[in-house]
Amino acid sequence: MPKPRHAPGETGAETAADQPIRSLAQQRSRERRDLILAVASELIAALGSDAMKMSEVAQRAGISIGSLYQYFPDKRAIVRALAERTHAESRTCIAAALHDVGDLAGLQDAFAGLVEQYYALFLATPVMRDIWSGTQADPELRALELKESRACAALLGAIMACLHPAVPRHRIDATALLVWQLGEAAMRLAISLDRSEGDDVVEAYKRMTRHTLAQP
Amino acid sequence: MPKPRHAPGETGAETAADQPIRSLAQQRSRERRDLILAVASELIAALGSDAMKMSEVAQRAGISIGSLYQYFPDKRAIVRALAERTHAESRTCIAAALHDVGDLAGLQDAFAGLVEQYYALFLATPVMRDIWSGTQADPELRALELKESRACAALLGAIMACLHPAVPRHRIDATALLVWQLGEAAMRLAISLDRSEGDDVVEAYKRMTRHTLAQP
DNA sequence: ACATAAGGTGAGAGATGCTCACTTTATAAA
DNA sequence: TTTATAAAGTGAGCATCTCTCACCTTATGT
Repeated sequence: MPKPRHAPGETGAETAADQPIRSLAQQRSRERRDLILAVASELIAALGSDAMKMSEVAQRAGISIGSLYQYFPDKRAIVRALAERTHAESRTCIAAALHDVGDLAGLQDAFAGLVEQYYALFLATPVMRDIWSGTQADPELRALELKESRACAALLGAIMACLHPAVPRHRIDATALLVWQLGEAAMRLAISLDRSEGDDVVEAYKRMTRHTLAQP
Repeated sequence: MPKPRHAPGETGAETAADQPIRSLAQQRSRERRDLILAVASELIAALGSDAMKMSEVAQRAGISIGSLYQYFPDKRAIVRALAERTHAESRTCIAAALHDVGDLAGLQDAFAGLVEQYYALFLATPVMRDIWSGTQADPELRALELKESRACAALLGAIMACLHPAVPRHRIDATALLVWQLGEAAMRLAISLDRSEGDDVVEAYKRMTRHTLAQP
């Protein structure tokens, strides 16, 4: 990818302005934003985010390139926006699943259920393969994913801390964060294999976390 | 990155010819290949593989761009070559560490030692951050990493199968593969955090695998 | 009606991977 | 030594992609 050109007056520092130039005051403007994201999502699912061309996004959305850049400051911002949207949806499910967990067995089962759910989601929506891959060269996307993992790990850590009061908190937190990040890696591995092997891997991950939740 | 242009006569199919055009028959030719890799390694360590410019590699190696492309068919091939070299070195250490493992405790300790070793390596040589990230958009690099993981998992699986004869083999294999892939993910996470938190994460991973190796 | 702001446009600048027609250097046979 | 052949090297320039900017069009409020 050709290096993004910085605006003339700007220094080299990343200003990270995810905000669109457009104020989205008018109705059509908001509809277009959603249309752009939908189109981008399709293209990423089909080709991967690297092969997604801004010109094609614009064309398929029926707008000019110039207009596209009014909604998103650069290409990576689109990927980030999709990631944020996906994360927001996920976090709702996660919070719901972990909400009324009483004991260790309940936590283990809730977590196993979440893993199942995610696996199904990964298999169904290939966009995720790109968004979730945590692999992008974009540091801001990495930061976003880490932040998201931390948020989820905090939920998990709070529960684990109650169940294992004797274990030092920093150990709990590290474990919770690790479990979360490894979950994404496990999903990525699973979907890159054929179905039966992928299923085995998911089962293995569920066993692995079951142990870890019991003895962090 | 601008899409690689396919040679005129070629169809869209990836021919995956990693072989250089140069036959490397002459002495200097082999030296140059190593020089190119060394320079590329430095640049990747400093900037990341995405920001590594072929023109800069050529310049720093003191050769022309055309010449560079005689040694490596495209940019990704350089990254792949570095990955292969790194993997080859790693595998030797791994095989050595797992070679004379007698019982479960021995395996657990050997594995923990390997994790330590890798963590140190990751901290010391940032090239790995890019090579190992498993995140590249390049499908061939992914395939390479998976193949490598499978090779290591096979070593681990053989030992685990002896220690746990009652557990079905496909379950052992899935677990071994998972443990390996998650190790890379754990390393990546650890080095992206500050040192003390990274250390905690590595400890957490060691505990996690200790359980899993005992009960796959 | 008019003014102002919001929204839209597309040619083209900038950047970068990669090619190709051609030159230079090494190796070996005559 | 001369000559032939293969190996290695060169760099201007093409193709392609992201992103900008000067200008145009449409909506909203008074």
